Amino acid sequence: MPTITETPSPARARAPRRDAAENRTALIEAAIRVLNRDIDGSLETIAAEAGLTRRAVYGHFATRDDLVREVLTQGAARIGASILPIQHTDARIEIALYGATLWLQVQHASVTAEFAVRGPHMRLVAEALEPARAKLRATVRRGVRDGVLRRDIAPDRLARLIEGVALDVLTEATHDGLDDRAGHALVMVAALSVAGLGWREANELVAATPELAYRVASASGTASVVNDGGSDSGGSDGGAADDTTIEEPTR
Amino acid sequence: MPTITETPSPARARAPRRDAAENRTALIEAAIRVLNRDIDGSLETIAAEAGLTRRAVYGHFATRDDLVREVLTQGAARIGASILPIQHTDARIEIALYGATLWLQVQHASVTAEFAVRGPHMRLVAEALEPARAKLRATVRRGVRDGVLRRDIAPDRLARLIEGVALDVLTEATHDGLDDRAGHALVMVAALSVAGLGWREANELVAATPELAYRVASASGTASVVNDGGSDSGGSDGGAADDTTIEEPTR
DNA sequence: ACTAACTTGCACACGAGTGTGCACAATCGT
DNA sequence: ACGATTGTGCACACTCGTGTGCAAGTTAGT
Repeated sequence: MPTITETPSPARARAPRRDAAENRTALIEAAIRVLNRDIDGSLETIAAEAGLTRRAVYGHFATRDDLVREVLTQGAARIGASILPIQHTDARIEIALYGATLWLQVQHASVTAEFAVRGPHMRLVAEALEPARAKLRATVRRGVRDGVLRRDIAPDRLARLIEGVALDVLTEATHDGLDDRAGHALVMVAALSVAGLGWREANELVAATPELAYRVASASGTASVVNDGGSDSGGSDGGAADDTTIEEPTR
Repeated sequence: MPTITETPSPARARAPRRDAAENRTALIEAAIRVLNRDIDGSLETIAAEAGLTRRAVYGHFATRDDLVREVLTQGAARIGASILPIQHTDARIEIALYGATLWLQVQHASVTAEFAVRGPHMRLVAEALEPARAKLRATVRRGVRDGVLRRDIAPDRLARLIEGVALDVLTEATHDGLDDRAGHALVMVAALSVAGLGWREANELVAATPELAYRVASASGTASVVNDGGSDSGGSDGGAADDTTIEEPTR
């Protein structure tokens, strides 16, 4: 590997080159990682991240845009597929599930969301994401109608704000390393808070609803509930935060 | 104006050229507007927006980077200057004020915030913004200690989330046209929600606190309270939202 | 072992942006 | 009205990233 910026992060000790299609997916994943930290990273960078040369990329994708488009549509599809099946009589729980589900897609969700608001792909992504958004809007409207969600913000706007915080949490996660457990809990509670619940209310709801319990993501499909110990692992950030003692889970 | 991409938006009928320094500030403002909608808009675009030629920019700034840096430091300074003086015995009110204050700086805040998380200026902006952030963190810690804010999220993290929603609202504003009143109310309530208050609680607090009332921004300094009529101006978004009737102010 | 598939290494053409130089026009200040 | 300041119109050099072409390796599969 000559001109290549060298391989910064992970795997690279393995076989320098493998089979055909594997590299394609490797490229996509590399793109996700790279674009996740720099929305307009170069092909060079992406290729390097995948352990390939820029030139080799053109053996899989005709255009940089094709790669990106692939990442985006794939991501949007994935998100849609995971969001749409959500359903529950209680709109609040659906919202929590919405958050939790997004959490499972952090990587995809982040890039996709980013492209949903800037660049030439906005329309593409927006369209691909529309069904999921529509569902959230519907859920919020229902919640408002049922009187379980706040009434001081127009439902559609509220839906966008909920989407906003959820993404904020995902961002917080990638920047400040939230572990899976914590992230899962945080998105839900944050979403519910914006939806209008007080913090105790939100936590009670989450605690009282088995569907919202943290599940370890296993290979495919199956997921198992993890029992919620009452451990209190202290402050996370490096500040001089020695005051408050958190009672509920330290998210 | 030849090669120039033509003058897209506003003023251009006025005197084609004026005095010296005026153009400098015109450029900065133009940059703010342009960068606000495209984080890496070209000098060409910025110059055009200011009614000048790209070439002319170099008469004021040695480098594109210099212009950006100017915008950024100026923005950060402005934000800091407006945030730091905030103070109130009730941490919740300080948080609401924090939101309201940011709202007054939408333009600046948006660009600045954007640059605070991407690009080579991250550090610069982060540093310039640090005091304001520190203040918010302190406020949140105090609020938690006083038992008026949520205890389920570590204070520093909570502070970042509050910053997050606030910016989300600003974004919502620039994308979906929130009028001044609505924006003012929305940032405060959104911030308080994330801080842990239930929506009714948040609204009551805002309604009961004169300092949080909407004030018309006048030329310099002076601001006047505006009485809160009970008008209900219907749905904002173009969807088929004909269901819920909002009681409190339609934000 | 041998072929077909895949990669690598340059080289080159392009386009978009930035930064500069210089002659010429417009304008402000006085 | 005049001169210094400031903006305009090119022209040019340079960088960075994309997209292609082609010859020469490297590897997977049989």
